[in-house]
Amino acid sequence: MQEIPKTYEPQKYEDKIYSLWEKSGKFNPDNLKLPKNAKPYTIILPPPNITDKLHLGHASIIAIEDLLIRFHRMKGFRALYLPGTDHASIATQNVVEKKLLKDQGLTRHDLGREKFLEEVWKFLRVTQATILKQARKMGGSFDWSREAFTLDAQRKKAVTKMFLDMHAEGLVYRGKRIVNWCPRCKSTLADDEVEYNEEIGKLYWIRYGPFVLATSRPETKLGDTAVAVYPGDKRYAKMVGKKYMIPGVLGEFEITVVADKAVDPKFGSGAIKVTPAHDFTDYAISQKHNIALKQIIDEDGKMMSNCGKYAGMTTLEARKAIVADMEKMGFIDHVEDGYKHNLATCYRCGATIEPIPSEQWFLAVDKKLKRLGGKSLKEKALEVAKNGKIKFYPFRFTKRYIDWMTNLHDWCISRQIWFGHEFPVWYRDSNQKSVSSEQQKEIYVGEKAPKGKGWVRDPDTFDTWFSSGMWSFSTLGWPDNYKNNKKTGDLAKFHPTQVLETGYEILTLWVSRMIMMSLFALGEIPFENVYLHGMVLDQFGKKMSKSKGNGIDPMDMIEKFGTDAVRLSLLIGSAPGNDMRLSEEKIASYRNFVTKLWNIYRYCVHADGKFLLIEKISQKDLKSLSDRWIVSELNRLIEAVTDNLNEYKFSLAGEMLEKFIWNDFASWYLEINKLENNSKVLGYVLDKILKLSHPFAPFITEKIWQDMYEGKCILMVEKWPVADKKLIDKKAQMEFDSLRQVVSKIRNTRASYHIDPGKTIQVFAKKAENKEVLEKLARIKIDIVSKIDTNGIVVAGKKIKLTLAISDLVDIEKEKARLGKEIANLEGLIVKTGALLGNKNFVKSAPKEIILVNQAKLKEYGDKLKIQQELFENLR
RNA sequence: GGGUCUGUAGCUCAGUUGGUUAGAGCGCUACAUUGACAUUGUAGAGGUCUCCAGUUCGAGUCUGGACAGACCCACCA
Repeated sequence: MQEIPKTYEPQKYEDKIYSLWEKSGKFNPDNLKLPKNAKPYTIILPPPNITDKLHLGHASIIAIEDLLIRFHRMKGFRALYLPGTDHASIATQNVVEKKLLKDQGLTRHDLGREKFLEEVWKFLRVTQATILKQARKMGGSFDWSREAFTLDAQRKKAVTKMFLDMHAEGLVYRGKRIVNWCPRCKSTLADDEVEYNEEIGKLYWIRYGPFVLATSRPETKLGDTAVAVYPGDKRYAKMVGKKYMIPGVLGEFEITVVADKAVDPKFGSGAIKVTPAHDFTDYAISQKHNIALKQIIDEDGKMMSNCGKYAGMTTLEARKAIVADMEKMGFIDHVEDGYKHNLATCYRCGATIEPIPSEQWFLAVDKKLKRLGGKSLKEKALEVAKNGKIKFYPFRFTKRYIDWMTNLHDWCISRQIWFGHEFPVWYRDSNQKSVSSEQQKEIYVGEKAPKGKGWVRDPDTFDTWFSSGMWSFSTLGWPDNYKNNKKTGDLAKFHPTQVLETGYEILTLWVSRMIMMSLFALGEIPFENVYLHGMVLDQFGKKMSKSKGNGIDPMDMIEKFGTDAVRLSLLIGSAPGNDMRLSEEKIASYRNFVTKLWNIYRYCVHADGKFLLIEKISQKDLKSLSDRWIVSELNRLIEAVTDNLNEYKFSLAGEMLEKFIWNDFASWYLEINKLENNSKVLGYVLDKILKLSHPFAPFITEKIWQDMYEGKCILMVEKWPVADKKLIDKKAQMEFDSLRQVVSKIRNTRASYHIDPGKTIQVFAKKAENKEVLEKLARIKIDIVSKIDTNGIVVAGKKIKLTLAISDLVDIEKEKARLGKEIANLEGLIVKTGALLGNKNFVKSAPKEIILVNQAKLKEYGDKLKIQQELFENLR
């Protein structure tokens, strides 16, 4: 037998073990030897953005998902864990743009579309390779043969087909409406890509014809076409429906007065100016009341040519100039300083959002479709959450999903970003697709450019969520694997997937879109369960970010402590859906646990040169109380861990494992085993521990397995243990526990009186409730753990009483005080429990079990009290 | 403005359908240490479970309210 090193060195083994798994081909479920009817278990990795390397959030995703995959693979499922990456169009474009500006002082426009995209691809090849390498480091059992990228050829096919199908159904349409426009990115943003930051500005009260009204954006007065008031507002009742000429800095203009509930009568003067082209509320009002729209701000965020002398100014410049002019012309009533309001900014670049009317592609979420049984995407997506076809963990996120979905508007899917999926759309004239252009000539929607001259492809690209929304099925070969409404190949085998596991922060952005897309394309849900984890925060509870410099790089931690320690620290000590704090200390403590496991193995092999792992054990092999106890404890653990994992309670399962391995097996059983030498039980327990721990800590468990079996089989594809109920022995557990308590008491006394550990203490027992217990106490020689001399044990009569021969070492007064406290405590408990049992209502309504427990308790307290009292008396 | 979550030991958090004297890790204190493990062991101290009211025989757990913190959604001109 080879000498086993004292500590487990993850850096030495992890890469080798990973390639062993990979080479075995078992990551690919097609290579698992399974019965034909084996159920599939699929998780598709939420694709990390190729903007950067992996962070702890990703590490957490992989730890959880790979745990589920390994658990189910061992349980005999056709487990598929499909890896991939996301092109993250706008995010990536911005990262590369920033880099370009920094390195070469160039903007993307300086470079031109083609050259710029080359830069993007150069960049993403590097980050993508890094990400995939890091996913391997995390130990993810990914089927690399199915790896996907949201912008590769197969996914391009899928996006194109999806758009064409949706177009054929009239689900996507081109429309001009107000959009969130980022003047810096020169692109639209989805509602949820807009971030609101509180800003303190000015509120201008302006004289506005017959009105005085308050606005924070006086420059938009140039685009006003109405004034709105709250319906029934007495101050303005007579004016509603009438038209007024309003004097302005560029002369008079006409407005209509309308009544609309969107107006807050308590704000300002209760009347608001309506600028339909540059405000969402105003746009909605104008639609309802049929009011004209006048655009005055262009896609550069500048005032348009219809703004007279203000044309060409940015909105901020125009505001200054217009306010100055208004001042001169006496339009300003007064200006309120320190006005708090929320400023809309771009979540990618931070520039101020300008709402402007723009021609874009939209996805109609309320349109009823034949293929959805006459329901709309929104209705269908709500239905599957409400009827529990898709289950959310924790449950509370169901409500958040439903609320969000209920309020969903048509989704703007086009972006004026260069990097992304192109639209299968052509226009006859390239100039026609300008945001400010009023008219379109010819549009052609199709896979390839139509014949004829002058057709130019739509320069826009898809919202990145459009392609990631298809992730659950585009990765499984849709549309090739979907003919005549029938799934074939991987799609038939693995869709719908079982679990989508992701951070709760993208529940709305991503999860909801995947649900709609899958319902549309396949008429089925994309996944059965949605498990949402919290964010990983630093030790102070702050969000980790590069700018703050408080981020922990998972790869540094793996280098330092090993992957298993990182995985364990991400899995244990957190609750689903709640944020968790992580510190280096926590990871270090799990490294210690891994070392513990290693040394358990080391002990087993050292203790018995012929040590073997054992699959099954029978009653005959259990030679002692401690054998029966640990085996019983273990089989209960198998049940509990399995149940908890089935319920997504990873933390609880992990904690139980840890406690069993460390506190029961290592601290107690191993010590006793040093005297009993039952290596069969060691082999049995270690076999189960390795299997149960494998999904949590795959590397060390596999390493030990490989060493034990000399490479003949792989733990990753071993069978998950099933509890053997015949081996659960409650009596043995109770007996052992009482022994543990005796030992603990002795240790306690020893420590309190500072008794030299080298000295042996004599233990006398006068009466024995159970003769056997004391005999066992002697037999398993617990003096190894507490150094007592059991020769002094005397068994007589019914009750146990242990007296330690330590009187010469004991501080009588101190001991009396301690016993007095204990006696008072017990007396209190007896009164309390007695009262409870004396309560008629309790006896009437409490379940029998609880009553029995309390009766037993009362008796136990009484017995204990007697012992303590006798001890107290003896001290005199 | 609407909503969700969190509040348990010095710190970080568990606590499954209400039912043992409320748990763990870290930290702290004391002691130990050559043979699986100093990445260790043993023991100890430390909690009016944020507060108030209610339901109940019984509340950390359920209900209502208050306070504090985090977040989400909507955005108000």
